[in-house]
Amino acid sequence: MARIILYKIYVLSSDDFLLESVTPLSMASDTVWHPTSFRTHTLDQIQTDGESLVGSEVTICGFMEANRGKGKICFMDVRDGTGRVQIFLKQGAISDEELEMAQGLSRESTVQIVGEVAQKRPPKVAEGEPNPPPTYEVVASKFTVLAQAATPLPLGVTDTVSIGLDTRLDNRFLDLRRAHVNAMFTLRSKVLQYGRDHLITEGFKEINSPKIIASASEGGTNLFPMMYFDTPAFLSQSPQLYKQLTILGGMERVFEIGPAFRAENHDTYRHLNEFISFDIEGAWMNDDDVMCVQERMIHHIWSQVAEHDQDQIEIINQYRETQGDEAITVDVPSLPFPRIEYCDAIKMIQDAGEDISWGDDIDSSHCDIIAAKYPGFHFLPRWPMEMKPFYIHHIPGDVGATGEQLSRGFDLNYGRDEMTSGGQREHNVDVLEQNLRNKGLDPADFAFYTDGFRYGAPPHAGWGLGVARLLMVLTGSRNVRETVLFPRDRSRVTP
RNA sequence: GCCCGUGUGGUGUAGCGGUUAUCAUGAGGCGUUGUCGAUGCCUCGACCCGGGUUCGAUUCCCGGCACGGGCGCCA
Repeated sequence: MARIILYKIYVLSSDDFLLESVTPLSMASDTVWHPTSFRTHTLDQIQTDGESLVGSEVTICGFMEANRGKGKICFMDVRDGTGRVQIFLKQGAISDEELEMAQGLSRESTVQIVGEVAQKRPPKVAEGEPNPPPTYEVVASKFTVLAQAATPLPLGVTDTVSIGLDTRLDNRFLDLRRAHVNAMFTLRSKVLQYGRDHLITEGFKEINSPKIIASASEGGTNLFPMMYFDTPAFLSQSPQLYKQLTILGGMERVFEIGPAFRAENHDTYRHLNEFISFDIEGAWMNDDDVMCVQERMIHHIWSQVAEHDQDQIEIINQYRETQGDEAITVDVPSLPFPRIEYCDAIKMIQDAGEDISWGDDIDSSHCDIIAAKYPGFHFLPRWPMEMKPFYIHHIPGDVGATGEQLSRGFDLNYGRDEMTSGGQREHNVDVLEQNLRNKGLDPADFAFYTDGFRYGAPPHAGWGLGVARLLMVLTGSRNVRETVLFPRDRSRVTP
């Protein structure tokens, strides 16, 4: 029989904020959690400031993770986005009706509790073991169900049974409540923050380029077509052109964190059809210069995570332990990253007995050979010009072992996986047009691009880095879908 | 797009030409209880879809769909 919720939500009046007991705020991680209309404290504040809060009344909110006990008492584990607290409900302190509702409430329902902070009785420990540090709980005087969760849950938030990725993605809203998944996306936010912070310290300015474009910048990748009113258009596959236009416009150094859309029929652990790219472009720089920017940025991100976010890594490791997976560690890479020029990479692969020759692409199995010697981040600079797009710069006469023209394009790999491609761009319009002709393309078709270079262009360079792939490395994820909230692949457009 | 594999309670699994279809987690009920992976007892819940072979198919075969792995493709 459906239970009818009779309780009204207890909304705090403005006077409540004036109470002395409400004022202490946790400053953990420099975040200021102001009271809201629904709660006076976060659950992390109850634990962190527990000692000073003992005896004072608080109002808290959260998801009910578990409830224990029938009859006269009930214990309830409540979780919010900051932490976890046990609620103690006992006969007499609250109404029998509230107690009964608490005992019968389904997991993951949202609740609001008014109560007094108290030190929790320590759990039983084995003989000789020291008592754990004191923790705090809330003894409820008022209990409200905000929204009841239906049963059964499509996936258990706290269950230890493993869950298939497809089930998880179909129910991402619940999957995200799992501690290690939440930690993953907390880390993603941090990675973006630290990367952004670093680029700003090097003089880069954040830009936003259009994602609806009239034509493809070049052949190669497939575009998603769309209608822009009555005009055919496409979703942008890269901010490449627009980054360059801002450099031509004298912005000196720019970066963008934005989506890229690729209509490729790939279906692998590391490919998505929509992904977030970390892109930079800088004037008066060549490929070496922007590789240095990149390794400094990655070094900064890793250092900051190692210093500030071990708690999130620990949450992920707790989960990995239940799955029999090795713990991950944040190993700050040393600088500079190894540079393995294309010519040397080909030689290394040949020495391993593979049939490959100059001018061939380096595919996944070849990357395994390189990764065996360079397991971490490593750059692969100086690709043959014929393998790189027309806009990549080359220095005439800069040739490889077989006398073929090299380019100033590079990749960044981690192990076998490509993270980045970038390079110095061609800034001389005559060379650009010759490059197009060399690739059998008609310069007239690329006037929208080349015209920007006719009025003085600084030498410049840049790269694009897949955020999700970086997250895979940081968090030990084996599938890029783990690191993207709502991934878009060949067979998934929902949710 | 190609090759290989897998589809069993809500979730994750074991298994079999005839079973009362295994285990864990979960859900429901009763009891005990300052519990904390709560606990004791009881109960509930499943063989992807279509066709074929067979006395009999969840099991074998074919097709479909879905998913997973590998590859290709990939600024």
